[in-house]
Amino acid sequence: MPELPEVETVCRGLALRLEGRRIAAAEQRRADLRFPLPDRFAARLRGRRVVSIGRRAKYIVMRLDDGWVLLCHLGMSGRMLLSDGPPAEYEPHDHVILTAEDGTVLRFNDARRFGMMDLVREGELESHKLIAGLGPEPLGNAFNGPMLAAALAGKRTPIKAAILDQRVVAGVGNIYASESLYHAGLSPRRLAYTVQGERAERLAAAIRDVLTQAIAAGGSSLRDYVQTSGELGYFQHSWAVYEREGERCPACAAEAGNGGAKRLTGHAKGCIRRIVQSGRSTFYCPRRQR
DNA sequence: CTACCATCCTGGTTGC
DNA sequence: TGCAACCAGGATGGTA
Repeated sequence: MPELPEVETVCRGLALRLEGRRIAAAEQRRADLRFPLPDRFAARLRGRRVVSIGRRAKYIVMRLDDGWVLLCHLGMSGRMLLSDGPPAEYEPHDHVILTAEDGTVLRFNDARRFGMMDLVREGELESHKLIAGLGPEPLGNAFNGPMLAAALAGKRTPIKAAILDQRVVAGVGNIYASESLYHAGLSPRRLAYTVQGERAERLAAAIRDVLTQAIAAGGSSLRDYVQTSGELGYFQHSWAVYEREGERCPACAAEAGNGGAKRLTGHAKGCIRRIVQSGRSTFYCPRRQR
């Protein structure tokens, strides 16, 4: 579930409560998530101070004071939940629990266990198997139209699939892929190599804008995503096309008038279509996206 | 290279 | 109401 904006929101929540704090206790409640947890995982976390908490793509990067990094991915259903003290009881799928020196408790809860955690030497983070192949950060200074165009050149795959590819751009997932393509006016079916020049500029800008606005809204809550505080994000109310099959997209709604209401009466059908690409839902407006 | 499929796992929703 | 099928924000690995 969590894409870049959700992971960024989680990181900010974690940083607020854990940066600079020592981990007084660590508990591991099962041997593996997506992958086996490292040897002596809990013991190696205990007593460490959290130097900083940041993000690379959809990975949470927690730097520790002994030169190691706790690398985490939330997968589809992972949550990081903070509380002032120990919860009355653990919930199902609470897999890793860290207690800070001030009593703050962090629980990593992941029903589907597509998430992962690993300990990596700080100097080896960039060459880590899961990190090495990642494309540029879409909110970084270097990300722009020409860079995106270069990554898409020669790719004979639909643009939707291309921007889900973490080697092309890091952090875009299924929701923000549909949203970005809508705002760029590009059909998700268009072959990636045709997105060059002005089109690549529009797409790079759309990706950046959509992600930035989603972060400002605390991310999107679809089913189970919550911030570290337990609050929901609210960017789902700003989706233009995602999960809006049959409704009118904002541009078509504005053209239709009536105050731009997206609600349709009777049997009127909106413009937004749902298609399946690479086994995953894509939403788009065929009128506005070419 | 590319497209497509299955896979990891659980839980919520849908449809009969 | 009950139950089974289907679907889900990710990522990888195999096949053709």
